[in-house]
Amino acid sequence: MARTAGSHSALTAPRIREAAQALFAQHGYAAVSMRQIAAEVGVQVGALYNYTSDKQSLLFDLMSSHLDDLLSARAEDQTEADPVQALEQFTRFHIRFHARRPDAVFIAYMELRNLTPENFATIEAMRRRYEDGLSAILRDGQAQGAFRIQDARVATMAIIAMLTGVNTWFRKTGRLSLSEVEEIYWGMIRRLVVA
Amino acid sequence: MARTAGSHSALTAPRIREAAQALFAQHGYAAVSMRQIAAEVGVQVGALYNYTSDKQSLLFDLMSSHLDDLLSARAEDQTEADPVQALEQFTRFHIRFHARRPDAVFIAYMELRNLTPENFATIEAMRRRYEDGLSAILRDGQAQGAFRIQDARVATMAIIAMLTGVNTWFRKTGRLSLSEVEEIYWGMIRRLVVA
DNA sequence: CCTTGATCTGAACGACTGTTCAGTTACAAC
DNA sequence: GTTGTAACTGAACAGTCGTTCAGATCAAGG
Repeated sequence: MARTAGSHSALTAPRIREAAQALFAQHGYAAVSMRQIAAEVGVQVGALYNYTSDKQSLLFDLMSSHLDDLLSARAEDQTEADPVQALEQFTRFHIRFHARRPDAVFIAYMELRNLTPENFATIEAMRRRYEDGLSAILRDGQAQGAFRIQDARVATMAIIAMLTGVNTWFRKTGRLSLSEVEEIYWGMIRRLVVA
Repeated sequence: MARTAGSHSALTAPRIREAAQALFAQHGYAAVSMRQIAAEVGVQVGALYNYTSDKQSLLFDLMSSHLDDLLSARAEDQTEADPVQALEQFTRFHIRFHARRPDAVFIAYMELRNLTPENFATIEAMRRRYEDGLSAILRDGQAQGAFRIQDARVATMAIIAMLTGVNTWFRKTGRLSLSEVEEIYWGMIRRLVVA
């Protein structure tokens, strides 16, 4: 046996990414073997190495492309200049974006310690850029007197933790729809910071 | 060689727990081998099995005793009946308790997926009991008109996520002391729910 | 139709995994 | 001082790990 019928890199490459993402999210990077990923794709282990140099790159690529998506999607989404409206836009964006890709989000938060130091630094910088976007809104509103915030950096961490926490309990089939969740969280965050 | 000088189960048992806790927190359960734990304790692998039936039990014991500590410490701490004061007490308790044992907290949140289904159910029930304590305070305050909350269950998740998030950024050597952090968070949570 | 390159298999590499256990030594009680 | 047992070593077990690569097969272009 060798090359199989219908095989094509344009098909196999995304299937490997999807399999790795699903398995990493479910069992954790360290607990998933290359052979499990290959089996999920329907291929032998060796074939994976036509698409990734090693297991670590597979993880890093998943995380960095997730954060790329996050940063560019947010750059495109953010249109409001008024701090209050900008904060509402951020809140709704964050909830919607993260609810749509739970596996990628989960990996980006859980597998940081399995990155090599260089890869970790890269990912951490991207995450920091995203957080800084929220900090900027909060400081803006603070300067304009629209927000009443004791400590902008702490408020940033609190709001992000609160919003990202949605992914731990939200289920599409649950009691609340995603837009109801959006409403409730925007209500809470407004009370938290708006003067 | 066999039994080593000065060896005693009362000494070795806690050293194994501490080594496992530190290593699991740093590298993750799946990425840590029994041989690494043994090396940290200064013992051969086989000796570990005088203290634990298997690796899974080691993880489960760490997690369940952490949650036992959490539940009993909180039961002892909670004295206030007034909803606003009870919520303040909860806020300060949560921050203090979690800041003191970052490794145990980290493991309890990150390694849930590495538990067997039975062990997972046990741990999840304990965590749920803790959350229910906060929910009870919120519903109490809602019933008495002291709190203005749109959805008590969502508010519970939001507050817990916000508070537990402190562990991801707080450092003893950082800009803020723990009691300053307590103050800031209680300020935010008060605004979030108090009518 | 043939050739070239893309794609995958099958097998192998050495290293590491969790777990068991017979044998050895130190300690505690008498 | 002897004895019983608590505590540990050292070696072994059968698997699994990530990674490499020669060789086989398919797809596509001339």
